Order: sequence, then structure tokens, then C-alpha cells
Amino acid sequence: MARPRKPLLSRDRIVAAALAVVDAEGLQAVSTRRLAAELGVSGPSLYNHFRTKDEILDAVADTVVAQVDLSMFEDGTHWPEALVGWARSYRAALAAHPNIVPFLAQGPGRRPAGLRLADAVFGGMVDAGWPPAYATRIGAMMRYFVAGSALGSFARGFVGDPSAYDPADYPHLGQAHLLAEHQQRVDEGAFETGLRALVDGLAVQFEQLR
Amino acid sequence: MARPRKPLLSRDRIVAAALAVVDAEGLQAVSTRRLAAELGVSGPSLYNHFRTKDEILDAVADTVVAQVDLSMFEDGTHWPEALVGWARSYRAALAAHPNIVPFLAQGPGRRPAGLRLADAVFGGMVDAGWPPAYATRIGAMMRYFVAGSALGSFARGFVGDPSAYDPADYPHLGQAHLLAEHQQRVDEGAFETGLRALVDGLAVQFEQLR
DNA sequence: ACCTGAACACCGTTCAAGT
DNA sequence: ACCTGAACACCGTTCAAGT
Repeated sequence: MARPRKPLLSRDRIVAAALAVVDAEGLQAVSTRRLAAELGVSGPSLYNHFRTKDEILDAVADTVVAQVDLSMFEDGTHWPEALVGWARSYRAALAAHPNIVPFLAQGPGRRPAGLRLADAVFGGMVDAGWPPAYATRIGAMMRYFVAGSALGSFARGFVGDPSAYDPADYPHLGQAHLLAEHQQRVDEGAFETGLRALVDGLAVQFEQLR
Repeated sequence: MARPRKPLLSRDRIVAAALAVVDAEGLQAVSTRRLAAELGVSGPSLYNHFRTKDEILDAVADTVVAQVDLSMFEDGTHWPEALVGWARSYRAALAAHPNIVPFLAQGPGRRPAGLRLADAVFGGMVDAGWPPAYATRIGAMMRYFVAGSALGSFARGFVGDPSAYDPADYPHLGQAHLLAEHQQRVDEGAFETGLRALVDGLAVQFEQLR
């Protein structure tokens, strides 16, 4: 076949195929040969569009982060509400593609969507009256919390079998086997409670700065 | 050589070798052949001690989590101080081996050290007067925050080169290139500020429950 | 029980060759 | 410029064979 007169591939098609595989089967299922097969080409073809496999995953991560709503930092919303709305949108974007999160949260993060996000939060907090050093820390701590919550379910860490928790070893985990059953409710409840606590706690510090 | 009269390997030796490779060169540098070479045996030998490579990494993750200090939940420390001390020890344990964190935070988490940790926090919060549903959420949110903070540096996400931040694209990132330089201070400051906010915010909720 | 080498079905990436 | 097949140096894991 050699070179077709119209390219068979594009960066967008490759990224879409990679995201589909990541979502359906996880990070480890993504291989250049697998993606190529999915796209009807041979393995090395991908290297005409990306320099490495990691660059493909970087682009996938970027499209996920690009889904995060940042409008609340520009429309005059008060900072506590802006932070809450943004964090929910941020978490929703990551939770929609949980398998890419470990890659996303590790990488160097100089991806455009990540920088736009950092820019918006920082600007929003400074405009609201936070000193720049605090605005930086707020962006960082929210990323810790959101990435951590999207990275792996807390509740899924517990098996549904009660016999897994010997009272001699784990005296307080008598009800832990119920967590798996209510995984989503537990994780969302923890996220909301933590978000509330973070923002309430920041309000305390904001007052002390006046 | 076949079977030696004294075993060449042990689970502990394999785990120690894996942790050393993870720390020195990252998760992707860990391969069964590489570990075997490091231990002076051939690749398949490892399968006499672990069923899969993931089981080896599970054991590595468990030894890291086992370093976390849980004593503050049993010695009568008031809950806000207990939470702060525990979170610092938790973060320190993970930050000492950042490369294992993505694996650790993702896994099913039915590792003994993880269960002991969950048991201690839950028991400590219930003893302090928190309703069980809240105690669960507190354990979960702290894990989100600590894992997220250990997973990847926030500050390292920014390049040290000022020209990377075109003011037209990122109007508020004019100083962002300084972050890389002060990476550790920035990440630790964000962790401490976030931890303070979380605990202060929880105190507000604790009052409302009375 | 615990080690070995050979083997299977994979990887990411490079490169010369084709149009 | 953009595709191909062949090739290189790797993987995780299984298995029969040895003591």
C-alpha cells in the first residue's frame, strides 16, 4: 500500500481509539499494535503522528482534562462556590475515565489543558483576594484531593465477603464488607464531605488573613 | 543447578529487590527478568514465590503502607491532632517511595497493612464521637488527599522555562516557572495548608452534629 | 520444593523500502 | 509525507526436566 493519497490516520483518530481502549480495558491494554489493529493500519504507522506511546497517552489525558468546566472563575461567582463547582466538574471529568488517572496524575503535566486549568484557578483565587502564595496552594491541594478521589475507589478496596475481616485482626471492620455494595454512594459521600471540609477550612483561613 | 539444598530466594528478598528498583528507576523498570538478574537467579524462579508480577508489587505496596504510624488512634490523642499526625506519617511513608504510589492507590487494596490502617482510623474516629458513616468518609477523604499529594508533584508540573507560559494563553502564570525551583516547599506547603483546611472544616461539621 | 532453559505470545521502537 | 514488513531487544508466564 505504501503512502495513500489521503492519510489513513490522524492524531485525533489515534487519541479517540486510545481513549476507547483505556476506558474499556484499562491502561495496560493499550499497545501500539493493538491501537493500530483497531485503526486498520500496521503498528509502526502510529509513529508518523506521535513520537512515542507516552505522547499518545499524554494527548488522551489532555482531552480528558479539557472537559473540566472553568467558567466559574470568570463569571463573578464567589470563590467558595466557584471552588466547589469546579471541583465537582473536575472530579466528574476524571471519574468518567478513571483508567487514565494514574497516568494523568503522574506525568509532567505540561499539557495545555492542565495549564489552562491551573491558570484559571490561580487567577480566580487571586481575583477573590487570596494572596498569590495561597492561590498556588489552593490549586495544588484541590488537585491532590480530586486526583486522589478519582484514582481509585476507597470502597472498592473492601471485599464483599465478611469473613475477610477477622475481628482479631481488624476489630472495627465488622461492617466493612457492606462498603463494596455501596461503592459509588460511599465514594461520592466521602468526596462531598471532604470538599465541604476543605472549603469551610479555607474560609476560616481567609478570615484570619484579613 | 536445579534445586539447591537451601533456597536461593525468599519473598522478602524479592520484595526488597523490587522496592529498590522501583525507587531507583520507577515502576516500568521492574520486570521479572530484571529482578531475577538482580537476585542472581533466572527469570521463572520468581514464580515459585509469587503467582504473578502484580503480586510482587502488591507486597511492595504493603510494606510501604506498613510504615505508617497508627499509634495516635489508641493513645487518647484528640481526634483533630490524631488526624493531622497520622496524615503526616501517611504522606511521609508514600513520599519516601513515590513511584509505587500509582500502583498502590489503584489496586484492590485488600492488603493487610491497608486494612489495618483503615481499621485504626475508623475505630479512632468512632471512639472520638463521630457517627460511623462519617468515620468511613473521613478515612476515605484522607486517603484521597494523601494519595493525591504523594502521587505526583504539583510543582513539578511546571517547567522552569518562562517562555513556556505565553501570557496570551495563560494570563496568570507569569510566575509559574518559579514553581519548579521550589518544588518541595510548594508541595509541602500545599499539603499542610490543605490538611489544616480539611481538619478545620471537619471541626465545623463535628460541632453541627452535636 | 525450588531451581533451570526453552518456548509462546506478546511488547515499543527503528529503519529501509515503497509511493 | 505516510504507509509497510522485517528486525531488535525486550516483556510475563508456562512447562517439562532436574535434584
